[in-house]
Amino acid sequence: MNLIEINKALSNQVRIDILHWLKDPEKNFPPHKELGHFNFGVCLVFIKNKADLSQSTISQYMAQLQNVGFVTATRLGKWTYFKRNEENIENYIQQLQKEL
Amino acid sequence: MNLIEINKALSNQVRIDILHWLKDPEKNFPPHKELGHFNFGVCLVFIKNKADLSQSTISQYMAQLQNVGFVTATRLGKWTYFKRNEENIENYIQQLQKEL
DNA sequence: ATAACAAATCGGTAATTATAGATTTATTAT
DNA sequence: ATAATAAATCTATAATTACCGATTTGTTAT
Repeated sequence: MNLIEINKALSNQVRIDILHWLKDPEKNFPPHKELGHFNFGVCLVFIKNKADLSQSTISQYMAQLQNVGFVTATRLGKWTYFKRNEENIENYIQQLQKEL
Repeated sequence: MNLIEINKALSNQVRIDILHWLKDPEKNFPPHKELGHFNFGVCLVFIKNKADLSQSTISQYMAQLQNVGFVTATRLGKWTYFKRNEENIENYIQQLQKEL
């Protein structure tokens, strides 16, 4: 949970957008027909479609957001679902408040 | 005052360090003998010495921090003094809190 | 006006990041 | 087993960033 690494993750518009979309899946993504809910977050295909970037790029972006602890990934069958980790996001803001 | 631009400015360790040092000039820098105070902040030479990077690099870094509104620059004679803009820094954190 | 020095700007190179396509590794349905 | 599909990983290229040295621009002291 390094501040610089997090700031790097947040210095790209697409990754910021993704985090923002994940705040309200119902509003920003079509429903998961397999699952019927967003309890585990949103599957990568939907994020990719919304961001309009390649699968590999989005997969890498999500890995970066995972690495800094801002999202969790849950694999269910073929799909991986990504969900914000609110606690870590808040902690980061706290840390920023202190150290900045 | 763009979020991404600010995050970029904050994704470099040296710039983060500088912002941190500027929080407490008395503690982090030798006294300004010309001026006798840090009311306008800290002069570039001192920041450069502390960061141990070239004059041009530090000048550029300070310009970046200025561009995002995190420091103000005051030229007095030959020297330019840099001071944190606490209001803008706080605003940024607020904005982050909302948009993230 | 000239010398001296601080800071800004310009032009360059090495390192890093953004992004893609191809390949590989799950996982499920036939 | 095989085909189909989702996601991760590997390799590559273009764009951006991290610096630096050289030059220019301000400012002050001679």
